[in-house]
Amino acid sequence: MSIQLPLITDPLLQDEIERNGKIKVFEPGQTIIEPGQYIKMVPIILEGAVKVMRTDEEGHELFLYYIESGETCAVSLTCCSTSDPSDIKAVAEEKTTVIGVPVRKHEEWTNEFRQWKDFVAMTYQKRFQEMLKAIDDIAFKRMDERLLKYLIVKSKQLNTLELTMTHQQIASELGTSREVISRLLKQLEKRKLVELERNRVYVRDNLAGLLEDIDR
Amino acid sequence: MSIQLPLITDPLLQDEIERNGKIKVFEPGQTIIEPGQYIKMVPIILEGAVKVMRTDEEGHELFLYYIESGETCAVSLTCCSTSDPSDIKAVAEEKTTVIGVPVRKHEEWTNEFRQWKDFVAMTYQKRFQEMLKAIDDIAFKRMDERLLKYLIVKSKQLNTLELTMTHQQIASELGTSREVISRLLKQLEKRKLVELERNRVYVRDNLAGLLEDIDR
DNA sequence: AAGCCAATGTGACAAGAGTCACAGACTTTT
DNA sequence: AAAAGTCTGTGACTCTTGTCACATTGGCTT
Repeated sequence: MSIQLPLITDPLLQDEIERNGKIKVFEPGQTIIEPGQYIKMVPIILEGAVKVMRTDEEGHELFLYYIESGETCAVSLTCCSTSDPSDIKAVAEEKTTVIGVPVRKHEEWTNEFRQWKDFVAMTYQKRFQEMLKAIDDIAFKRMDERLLKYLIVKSKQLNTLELTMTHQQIASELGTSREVISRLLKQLEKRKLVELERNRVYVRDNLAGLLEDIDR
Repeated sequence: MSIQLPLITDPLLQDEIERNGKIKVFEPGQTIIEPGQYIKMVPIILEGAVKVMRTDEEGHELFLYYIESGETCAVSLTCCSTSDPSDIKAVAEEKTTVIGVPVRKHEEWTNEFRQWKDFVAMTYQKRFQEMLKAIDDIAFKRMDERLLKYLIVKSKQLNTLELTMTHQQIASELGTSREVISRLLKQLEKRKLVELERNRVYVRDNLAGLLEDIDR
């Protein structure tokens, strides 16, 4: 099996990754990294998507961003180099195939392969910007806006208008309580932007089109 | 004049930085970078401190973190590589001396000097963690806690218990309104943690000692 | 000293979000 | 079919924060 990463075309580097990486498959919902764990591998997502969240001491969670296929995780890059434990939690959002690269190789390749260096730089850049976006949302937006955006992003992410999840799950990811989400979803339903069923939020297509406005 | 950076001891690299960098001095309060500006230089702080803030479209500000002497700015590192405009605002907090290094040199050194590469990695790592801390504060803490922490961090930062600033300035940095800060400061005064005067907040020493608890 | 302006203090109110309690509705288990 | 468990809907209340209005204070200018 050959590795296909849009940003890595150098056959030598591809070969290196294939020979040194360990492939792992995670089922939807499976936790990949938890806060406090040490990271020994730099994971590159081959297929699927990973949800990255911040958690606080009291168990509150907060969705930060997705890592999609072809991307890697900035936190692991930084944690590795200093061998600090992880600050974040990562959960497979879909069935996800990951290739884990030993830290040592990452350091080697940074010296040897221009493309690897660019890949790493790109990753930092992208994650930084997503963190900034997350901060904007949390600091400056109200929960209804955040919920709306969350639903749209998630439905794009999973490429479906049918989101199978409970209000409680949504609430956790947005760092609020179930009742708040129930109420806000009900409002969205009244505005004909979603349809609600048990364990399911159906994103109506007039909402799905709004992404551009919201994502800026 | 010779450059003193704790993380850069390689004399060859020091020499390179000295020969290729341009030194600039910023007065306290002077804006170094504003959102939308393009960054052509990687700034390394030689002396002083720089305050990094996020801003939204409506002019709200939000303090993210300080860059202190010996450090560089992760945003500029990422912005440079992609020549995107800045997402953030940076203001000199004290009188600050900066040496600006051309982007091209940064790329060169990444290949040539192990120490430069480590320096850059360190920077990313540190900024990432500060962003996460900022997110924690915004998402999970109330304004009174944030204010307390802000005062302590600022007083450590400037190495003084006398903070010369108005309530409005504090409010801006915490992304709230002047009245809220006035009220909360008054509460802190009642709790004997600060003393208030026009244009001045005096951080009492029983408060200053709290940093460890708060910063985790 | 009078006037002015920026900074601060404060009460009153509104909006958003979090919490509690509890009622239904739907599923799964027994 | 009954019971148990999960999920959702909702009213009532509280807390925090934001906003408006206005009074007061301190310091500077003229």
